[in-house]
Amino acid sequence: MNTYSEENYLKALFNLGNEKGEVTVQELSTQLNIKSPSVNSMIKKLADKKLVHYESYKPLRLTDKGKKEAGLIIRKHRLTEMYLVQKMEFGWEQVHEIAEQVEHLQSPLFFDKIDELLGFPKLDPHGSPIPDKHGKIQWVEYTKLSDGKAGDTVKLSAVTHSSDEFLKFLNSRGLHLGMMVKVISTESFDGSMTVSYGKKSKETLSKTVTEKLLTEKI
Amino acid sequence: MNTYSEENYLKALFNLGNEKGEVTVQELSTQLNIKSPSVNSMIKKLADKKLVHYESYKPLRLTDKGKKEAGLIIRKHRLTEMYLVQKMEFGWEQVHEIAEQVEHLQSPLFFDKIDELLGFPKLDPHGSPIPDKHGKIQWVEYTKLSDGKAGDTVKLSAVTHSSDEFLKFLNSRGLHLGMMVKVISTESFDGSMTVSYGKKSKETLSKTVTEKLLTEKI
DNA sequence: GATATTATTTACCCTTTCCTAACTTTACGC
DNA sequence: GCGTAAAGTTAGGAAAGGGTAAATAATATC
Repeated sequence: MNTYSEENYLKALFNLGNEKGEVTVQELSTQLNIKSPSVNSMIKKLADKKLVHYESYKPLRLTDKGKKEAGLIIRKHRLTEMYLVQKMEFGWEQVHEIAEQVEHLQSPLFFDKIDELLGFPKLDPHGSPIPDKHGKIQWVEYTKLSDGKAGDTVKLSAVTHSSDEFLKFLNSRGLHLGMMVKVISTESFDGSMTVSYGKKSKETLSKTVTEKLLTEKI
Repeated sequence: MNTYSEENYLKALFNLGNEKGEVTVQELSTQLNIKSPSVNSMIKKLADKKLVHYESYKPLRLTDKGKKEAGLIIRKHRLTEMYLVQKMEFGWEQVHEIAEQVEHLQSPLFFDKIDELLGFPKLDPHGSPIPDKHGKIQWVEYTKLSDGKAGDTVKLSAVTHSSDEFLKFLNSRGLHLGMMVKVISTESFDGSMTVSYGKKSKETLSKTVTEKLLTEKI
């Protein structure tokens, strides 16, 4: 059994991991808001528990065991978010904070029941895949909206950030998952994009926004 | 804001408090499974925070502030239990353990929503009153079944223990809240009681059981 | 009322998880 | 390939919340 704090490190390692799954001490430090010497010593503890591959001055990587345990925490997080949105009338911008706490509850019974009541969902309210009971994630191939070309029509399928602020912005623009979005044009100097969707025939989105929106071809 | 551990002390002080609200260090120690010197030092910390009245070698008592904060934790606990039973198909014997963890979540939004979805319930699944938003409890006058006399017919309204074991025992005997129970006779030498209820015309319950069952006159 | 027992308190000590300050590696620019 | 900046590490310390052993106060017994 891992502590509350250990669970947060595992989750951050999982979320920050690039293609190689490599994470630096500094990145972890920033993400967790914990100074690097503290991160360093916790990492050694996780390495003792065989959750992290650790070599001095090298980037960090989760072991298979670490990936599994991280996946199970993220599973609890995403199931919770889905439950809050689907069964408790919360908005997708409200659920991250609550799930951040609920994910640490120790009760397989509780999360199994949520899973069942939701009908064993595969995606959370932000379009992120929910890891299975073994902590395994079924990756979905998404393309950033910012990579779209003028004339493309794509389905908005996921967002890469769950901050209250960003999601409220999307709400205010009437953007939600599942929606078809057509790229009208892109500005080369700042990367901003003009698109149409729903009832909006013309809306301009900054690159900061479009690179956080994930789409699928149809 | 109180820590997880402080919250457990407050809750225990509240639950153990007798008519006078007095609790000994020893009782707290037993209840929390923490040795008395540790309890003693935590109590001093709670006294510094004006949550507990403390005088050397005297019984402990919550201050008004302490009672309020304890009440708010118990409110979260009982609302959670009610939600788990009413909305998530859990049995009343399964919910205590989960609520024990959920009660520590910091999210007024979350508990307000539960309260609303349940229609602002006054009692939890074990018949205990749910404190209001100010932590105030509306005490209900109950009589122990063990105090009933032969011939009495009473309504089973609450239980004083929420242990899995005890509640499973009640389930196995077909006893549940709201049921009418008629006292047929009592044995003076061991206090056991023969009663009838539901489809059972005759069932004998030990005093250990009957003194944990709370009833109302009708 | 003296003594024995029990409850409470004091005086340490330990572990976890964070911190700052200072030192060591590594990586990069030229 | 040398110097420096950035990243990582070590050393030492603090606060929180547990623990034991021993001292002291309160209570119970005779």
